[in-house]
Amino acid sequence: MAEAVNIKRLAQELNISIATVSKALNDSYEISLKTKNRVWTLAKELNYTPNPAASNLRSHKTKTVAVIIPCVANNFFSLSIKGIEEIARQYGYHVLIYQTHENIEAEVAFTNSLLNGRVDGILTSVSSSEYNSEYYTNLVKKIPLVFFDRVYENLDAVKVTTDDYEIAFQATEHLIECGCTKIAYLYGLENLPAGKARFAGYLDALKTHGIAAGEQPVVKYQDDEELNLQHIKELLKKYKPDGLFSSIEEFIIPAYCACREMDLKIPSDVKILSFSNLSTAKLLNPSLTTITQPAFEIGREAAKCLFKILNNKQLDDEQNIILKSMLIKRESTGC
Amino acid sequence: MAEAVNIKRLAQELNISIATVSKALNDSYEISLKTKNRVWTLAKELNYTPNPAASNLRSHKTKTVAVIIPCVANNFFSLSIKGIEEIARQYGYHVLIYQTHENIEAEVAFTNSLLNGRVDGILTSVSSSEYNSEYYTNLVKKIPLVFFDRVYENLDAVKVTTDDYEIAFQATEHLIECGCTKIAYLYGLENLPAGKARFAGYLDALKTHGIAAGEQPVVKYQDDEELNLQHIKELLKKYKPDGLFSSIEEFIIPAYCACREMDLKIPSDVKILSFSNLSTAKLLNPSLTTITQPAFEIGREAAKCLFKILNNKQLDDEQNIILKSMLIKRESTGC
DNA sequence: TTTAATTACGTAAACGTTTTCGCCTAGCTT
DNA sequence: AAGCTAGGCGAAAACGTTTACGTAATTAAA
Repeated sequence: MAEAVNIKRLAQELNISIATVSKALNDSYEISLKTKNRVWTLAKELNYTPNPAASNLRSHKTKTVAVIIPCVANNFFSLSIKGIEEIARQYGYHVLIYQTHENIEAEVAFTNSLLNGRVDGILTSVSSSEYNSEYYTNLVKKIPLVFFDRVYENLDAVKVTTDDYEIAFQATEHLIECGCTKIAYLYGLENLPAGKARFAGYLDALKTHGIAAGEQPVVKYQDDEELNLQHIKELLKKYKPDGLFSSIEEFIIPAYCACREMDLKIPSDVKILSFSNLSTAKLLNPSLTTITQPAFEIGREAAKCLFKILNNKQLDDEQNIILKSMLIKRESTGC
Repeated sequence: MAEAVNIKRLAQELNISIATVSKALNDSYEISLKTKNRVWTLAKELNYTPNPAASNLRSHKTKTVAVIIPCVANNFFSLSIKGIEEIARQYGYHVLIYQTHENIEAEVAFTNSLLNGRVDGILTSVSSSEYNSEYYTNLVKKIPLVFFDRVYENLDAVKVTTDDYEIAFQATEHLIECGCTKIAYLYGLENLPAGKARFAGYLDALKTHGIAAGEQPVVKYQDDEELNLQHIKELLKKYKPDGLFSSIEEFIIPAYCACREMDLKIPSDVKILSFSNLSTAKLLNPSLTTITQPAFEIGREAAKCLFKILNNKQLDDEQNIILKSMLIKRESTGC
């Protein structure tokens, strides 16, 4: 590393004070255009960039936000991050990434480690393992926070979500219209509002169409591919459903495999649809009907909200932004 | 935010100097165990965490690394990040993410913005748009840098890559063994060593098996789905290949669509294989033979290397770590 | 002409750590 | 008894900024 080029060095070479340099660099009204230009050109010439640590320390701004999510290697979240990062670039912010792996203790630990001024704000999609709103009730008082997709409700924080209930209702109706009378539910995110809303939409659609509101065949998600496969196979054997509503992408592979292993044809024997951001849904065998959330847009919206808050701009109106998902009909529901 | 709890506050409450507190917190040998314990318990009690900006400013260490990649929303890169983040957690490092979108100017801009002490080191998989090694030749002198997958060669930096040549050779042989005699190549990453190695492995396999070393039918990747589809269709029409070797995942969808639109059956009319980290490869119609890179492991290895460097540990031996990819044979190559 | 306001810049403190150096005390060694 | 050593701690400088405040020169208002 060459000898450090800092504000002091610029000041010396230009024979002005470091205060003037600092103000010039920040385009302060106190400084004449002439001086600013001298500073700017020398700064460019020497390749000066301000030391972020010093700047943060003094100004209490970091131009950095954290994204806390369950896992990066997931179509929904990687698209969300893409959106977040894109907006962050526009606003000149840096983006830190933390994965909780659905572990609430990790989630809390990460979050706490950010409260000492490491970041200006947090974007989070919370872990599904537990719903402990006490922690977040306190947290939102300490740091600007925006929830996306997986949210805590009744908090003084911005939330960006999708129309889970409505789209699940609509998707269930689609299955019914395609002739399903016994639709099993593959249940994910059961502790979270999103998961509950999806399930509620499914149940209400059944009820609306006069389908047994009694015991619904349900498989709850486990963090174990093999186990999910087993459970789906058991469900198929026991209840012989003619439709599968998968509420999370993680059920797709075990569901398809289960049907294949049990020699059930999709869609003639069983129709399937799933929440999913899989880009290859249309290439699956058979192509998969999906409920596709606007993951990229969710990331963008959440980031925009956070940056508005950080720049003290009034949020237009709502604390809750609800984006629309799309039901994309393909062969797996066969109509 | 409650009144700040900092080192000064701890010092006051314990009636000792801030120097002692700082040393105690850092477990310095200068401080007696008794004092350390007093400091530690109070720190825990008051929920003290050191201010990172102050610490960075003084110590010139940030416990932060940057990951610079083309795009997060890609199976390979999101898995890599997952691996990086996991190792970072173990070492107590924070992870910043930057997307270049294959734009070399953005890549340079991001990288330059990190040289002022924002991070301790960089992990990067470079843009494919250009191969300008001058910049990186200088860069590696300025900051600890580890390349993964998409690397610049002949630099004094650690590189984590895969056996692109060998696996491409092997995959091409597989196509030949399955009966292909005219194998077209869908060419990605042509400016990078990885892309060239894959192509070379393909060519050499053809040569080894006595297949025309002349003009090979090739489609070069464009950042435009529609265009790639067009080009593949033209290629299929013009050259009537019986095999497609796709060197990057991005060609899968257009390749499958092209065959479908032209009524070519996979694998009877055309056999296909592709480099890919797609988890649903086995569910495609037909299931796709893939060359799967150990993306997660690559991320882990790259991160481990960087942290070893940052902790001044001698790297075991090699500057080049080469991991093995897997050829996973499925229906799309039909044998 | 005097006073007030404005413009343009400088001084110095502050942000919260880490780290060098030096001091003091106890316990040893001669 | 004098001199050493080592252990335990504190004073103060430093890291590179930002910013409150002060000041001098110029301009506008009275």
